[in-house]
Parts: sequence; C-alpha cells; structure tokens
Amino acid sequence: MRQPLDPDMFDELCPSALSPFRVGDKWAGMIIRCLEHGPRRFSELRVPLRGITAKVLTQSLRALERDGLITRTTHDEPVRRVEYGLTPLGRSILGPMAVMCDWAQEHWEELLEAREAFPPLGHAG
Amino acid sequence: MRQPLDPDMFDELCPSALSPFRVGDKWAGMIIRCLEHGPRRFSELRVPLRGITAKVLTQSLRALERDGLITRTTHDEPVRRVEYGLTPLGRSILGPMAVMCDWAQEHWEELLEAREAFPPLGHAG
DNA sequence: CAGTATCCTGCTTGATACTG
DNA sequence: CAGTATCAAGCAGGATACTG
Repeated sequence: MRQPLDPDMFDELCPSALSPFRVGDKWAGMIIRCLEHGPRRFSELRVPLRGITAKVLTQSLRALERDGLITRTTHDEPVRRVEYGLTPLGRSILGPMAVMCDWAQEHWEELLEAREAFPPLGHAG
Repeated sequence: MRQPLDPDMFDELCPSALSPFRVGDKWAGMIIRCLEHGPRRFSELRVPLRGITAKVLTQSLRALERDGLITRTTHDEPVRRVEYGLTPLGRSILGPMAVMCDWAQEHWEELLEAREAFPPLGHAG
C-alpha cells in the first residue's frame, strides 16, 4: 500500500469504465432481470417497470439490443407481437448482477442508516 | 417460465433499485477502487480520475461518505491534508465490484463487436 | 492543499399526441 | 399492439474563478 496510483488506471478504453455502476442506463438492469425467466413482450415489460414510458422503454431496449445483450423478435400474427429475450451474452451478466443485488439486499439498511446519521452537525428544519 | 411478472417487482423501496448499474454516480466506482489499497489524499485521487474537477470530486466523495462507504479525515499540519479511506461497508462492496469488472473485462469486446454490427441495415456515411 | 461559488450545457427522463 | 414524433424539464457533470 501507499504506492502511487497509476495515472492510466482509468483510461477511457479501460474496461473498468464499464464499472458495476455504469454499464447501462437507469432501466437496463431491471429490464435484464425481467427477462431472466424467459422472453417478454413489450407491454409485459411495462407492468413491473411502472412509470416507464413507451419511448424510454424503447430507447433502453434498443440500447441493450445494440450491445448484444437482448434480442428482438417480431411475430406478425393477427395482432402484432414483439418479444424480447436475453442473448447468451445477456445471460452471462445475470451472475454478476445477482452478486451485486445480494450485496444491496444485505447492506441496504446500513446504507440508509448512514444517510440518516449524516451530516453529524447541523440538522435544522 | 412464462409466469406473469410481479407488478411490485421493482417497487421504489426494493433493494433491487440498487441494481449493479445505479448504485452511485459516474465516478463512485472508480473512487472506491482507488481507495482499495489504502487511504488517499484529495489531490492523489485527481491523478487517475483525469478530467474530474474539484467540484465533482468533492460531490462524489461527499455522497460516498454520506452513504457510509468512505471516511474523511483531516490533518491540520503545516499544510492541510485530507485523507479518504474505505469503511468496512465500503470494503464489503469490493468483491461484488470485482465480479462485475471481471465480467466487463471478459465481455468487453463482444459488446463492442455487437455495437459495430448494429444496425443490421442502413450503414450510410 | 482542499476545497467553495457561480454559471452553463448536454443528456437523460418524461408527458403528450399520433401511427403502421 | 408496439411503437414514433415532438416538446419540455431536471439534473448530473463540467468550466472557471475565488478562498481558508
């Protein structure tokens, strides 16, 4: 320890930039989890993602599709049907995500408590 | 599979909201990794986080401190010195972060390739 | 050295209305 | 049903200048 930090440590091209906190947008993680147990339709995804608008959901899905994490399949039956599912690459991130979510579950309260105890001084209002 | 999705799946209070993608801000993950091997001074942190301004670094550090992930210690010696270090809670997230970063290292290229291959049609320019 | 104060911009998110 | 188009708001991030 105490060795100097590598200035190139977080070079723009370093995969670390894909750190756990910033792989995708606000909804990316939740969408992936929604697809964990099989493909889902556009309108099915809007149910658990309450509040998401069609536009934003489309944007997020396109981004995930572009990154090779999900697939989009259209079935033009009597009524239009579009299904989204995980690619192998998409499935491969479920493990790491579960690890992070487990951490969150386990330490969620600690984090909230720390927040309430902060700042140590000055609690007007 | 094919069971309906739970509408409450991503209730606001659900710890899943702390999904791997959105625990902190843009710099949070990188800061934590910078502190992995021991405490660092404010100015030391600015080296690897090239481009970060003092304001944004301060904001990120305060947020991490408020969440109980890092500590802030001031030494008022001849010259002012402030050191940031990980709390036990902060250290506990290193594991999950490493898992996610390993995933990124391993699949970084797949992701880039998928991006270049997209969209399948229309590649003017 | 370790910040704070101010101003500013772009991106993400969203509301609303419309379409194949 | 599964989107697209348009407009608008908010906030994170950053540039710059100043301070204990």
